[in-house]
Amino acid sequence: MDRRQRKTREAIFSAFTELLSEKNFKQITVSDIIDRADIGRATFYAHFETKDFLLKELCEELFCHIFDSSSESDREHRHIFNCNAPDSVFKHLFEHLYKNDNQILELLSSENNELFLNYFKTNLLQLVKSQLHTFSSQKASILPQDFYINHIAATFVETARWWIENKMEQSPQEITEYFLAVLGN
Amino acid sequence: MDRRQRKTREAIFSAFTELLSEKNFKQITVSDIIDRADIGRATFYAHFETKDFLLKELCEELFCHIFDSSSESDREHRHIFNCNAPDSVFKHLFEHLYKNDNQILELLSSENNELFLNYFKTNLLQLVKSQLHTFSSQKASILPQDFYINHIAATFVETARWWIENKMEQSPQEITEYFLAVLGN
DNA sequence: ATATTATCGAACAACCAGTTCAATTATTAC
DNA sequence: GTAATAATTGAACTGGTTGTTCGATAATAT
Repeated sequence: MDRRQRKTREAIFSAFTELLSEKNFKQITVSDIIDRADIGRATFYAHFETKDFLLKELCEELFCHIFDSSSESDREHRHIFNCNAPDSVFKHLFEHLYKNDNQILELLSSENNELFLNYFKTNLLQLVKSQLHTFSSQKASILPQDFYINHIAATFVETARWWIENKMEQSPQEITEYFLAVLGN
Repeated sequence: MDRRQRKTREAIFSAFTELLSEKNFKQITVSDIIDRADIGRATFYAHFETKDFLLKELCEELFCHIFDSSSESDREHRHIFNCNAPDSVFKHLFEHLYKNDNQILELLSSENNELFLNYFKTNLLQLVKSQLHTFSSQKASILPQDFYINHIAATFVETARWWIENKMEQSPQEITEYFLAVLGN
């Protein structure tokens, strides 16, 4: 990829995440972004169809980083995601949030976009499926699996949201325990 | 209230709920609403500051109907909300959804607005607080009460959402059982 | 060095929100 | 019934936002 393209793309993402820490997605205009990124209007639209697509691609980059368990390079990451320890995967996710790698927290806050939460939950659903065996299975036998999986993913998202809104006073370890406790583990 | 005002207000609400069954909140414009309601532009703005306020007031009317347990006239309603049977209140809510009194279902669907879900959850939080004694209390002792209450309300919303998105194949009775099952009751 | 490709910037059309106002119509009060 | 009051109308208008276009300019690749 052309170096100019890379720089522009980077400038847009960076301006966008900066803006996300100041106002919520709905309030951010394309003009805000191009002013902050210091690029031409046409350039923005050469990169992203709309503001929603920008968010979509940002989400994809974030989740690719966090969820891609089959990542070649990152051995530690792969290890955590493939091992069978009951709580490690979810604790690992909470730790990612705790570090707030890429302003991901702002996106999870209550005013922000449906789209992000959908991405989050979709990715989580995959993960939960693969981790289903680590949850107590007596419930699973009564309930539709689909429902149960959805419940676990939704509970994770809500737990994260509550944690963030309460200033993250708990450690990742503690919040993981809360998460597993309400799921009956 | 002036009969004209009542008629206008009714026409707006009715046009709005109609439109909500066709597209989602974001896609509906004020022009859509006034065309459908067949009223003047200025009239709309004489009634509602913005489209968001319209949604807000619609939500208030809906929740007032569903959640107001101290309703004077509706004895049956009050009875259900004040009694101590473990599952009746939530089953009653699911039944309300099932009947889809006021196109409430469209608002709960995944594309729709944050605002509605916030209203839903806020109202639920009150209810859950008052019903807390009906849930097994062993969890409550370990977890922050605030967290546990939030979890129950969020689980209700997610259960309802899942139910709706799966075409409501279960009866209100069944879905109530699912709801109580994942909460460990 | 040349061809390609990205960026710029400014102007543009289309759409939408929300306001204003004078004219008209319905309601209420007397 | 009549006068005062209040709601509705419609059209025009401002201001802001989105997304597009295009010729000129600059950076990159071969």
